[in-house]
Amino acid sequence: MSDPHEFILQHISRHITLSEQDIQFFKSVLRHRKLRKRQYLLQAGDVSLYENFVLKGCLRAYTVDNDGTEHIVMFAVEGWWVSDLYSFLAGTPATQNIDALEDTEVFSIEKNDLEKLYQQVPEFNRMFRILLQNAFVAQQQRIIGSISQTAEEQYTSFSTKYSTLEQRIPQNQVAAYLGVTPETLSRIRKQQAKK
Amino acid sequence: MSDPHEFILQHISRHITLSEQDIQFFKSVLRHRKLRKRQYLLQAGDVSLYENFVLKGCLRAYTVDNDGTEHIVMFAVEGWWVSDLYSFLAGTPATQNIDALEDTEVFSIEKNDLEKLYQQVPEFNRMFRILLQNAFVAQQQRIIGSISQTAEEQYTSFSTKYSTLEQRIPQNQVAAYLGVTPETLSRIRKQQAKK
DNA sequence: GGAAATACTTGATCTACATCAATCTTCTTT
DNA sequence: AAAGAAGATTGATGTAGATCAAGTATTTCC
Repeated sequence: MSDPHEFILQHISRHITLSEQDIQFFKSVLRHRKLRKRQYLLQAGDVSLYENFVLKGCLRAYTVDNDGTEHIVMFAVEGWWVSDLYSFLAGTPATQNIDALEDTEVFSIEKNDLEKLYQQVPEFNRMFRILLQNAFVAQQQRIIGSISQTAEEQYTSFSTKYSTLEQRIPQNQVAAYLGVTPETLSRIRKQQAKK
Repeated sequence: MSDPHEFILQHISRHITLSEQDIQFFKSVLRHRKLRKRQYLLQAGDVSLYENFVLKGCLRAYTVDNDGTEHIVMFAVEGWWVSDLYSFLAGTPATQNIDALEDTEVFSIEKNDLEKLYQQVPEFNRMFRILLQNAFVAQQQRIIGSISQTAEEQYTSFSTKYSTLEQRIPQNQVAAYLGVTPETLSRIRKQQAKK
């Protein structure tokens, strides 16, 4: 079985080139963790101490409102980074939960180590700048959809954009991502099946 | 009247420290522009060629849907950066419009120049990484609000978070940001006034 | 492999917000 | 300062999607 470091290094090499020394340092700050399905990576109330890279599996970041309804902030599959960024940056208790929708493996980097990494290998600033630009654009599109489209239109966009993800996750999780009830999503799908 | 460069340099100095040489180079890529109220900085269909820093005034970035309804992606006041980032990065026609809600002054940086800046002064990667982190967090909060809160709750959050901005802009622009009609926002405000 | 939990569907009803339309108010511009 | 444009309010009515409820299908896991 292949070294999980290979996967993350390959991902990183899409954006930046590291020396052998940089690679060693980078590897040294990675902590490999395995999560069972339904296991928490982060619970609201705890401080988000790590930035996490998904090696395998699928996570969801979500909030829970006063009625106990869950609202999904993002999904994270292989190759994605995830944390409660506000909590991570500010050191305040997380408002988001992160848990596993499948058995999942991640690499976690502690905040101090990430800071060191930025200092010792400034290229990482560039990489995360680029990743954040992409995430920013994706979020903007989600915002526009959510303020300007019907539930059906949003679902169609989601389905098209994230078709492989949709195969992996329960339908009620898609509903919690779109901001509609599972009942509504079920009816939308029934409608569409007719066509 | 003071040099507008002072304002942007001061902003930047919150995040990174530049040598005199870096400052000279940075200044050399800035193009100072003035916009009258209602004037476009970018029109949908054109390519977003610049990343823009607001020196003075207020801009809005928005999309227009098939019915002709405007949906505001973001406001940008003094100290904010704005562009249609997707168009800017990909070189594709913009889907967003950007125009001035007040007489406004910006500094614009061309894409090539920004790339050069990243190369010659790598610190800028760090700065924009940090700015993007903050923007990412703010957008996440907006998304959560928009999928989990009522219009009234969203308005209350907006009002609290952006009270000074709210003083400057027409109420129908707030409505277009929240994703409700001007009528609904007017009624929400009437409700709240009763309390 | 079977019980229990979880997920999905369908129907009946309710409600937050949209739409349409008319009037009133406040800004802009000459 | 006056005319016109843009913005805000208010009322009557319509509708997308929520809620409540009861059932069916599908996983999960001892």
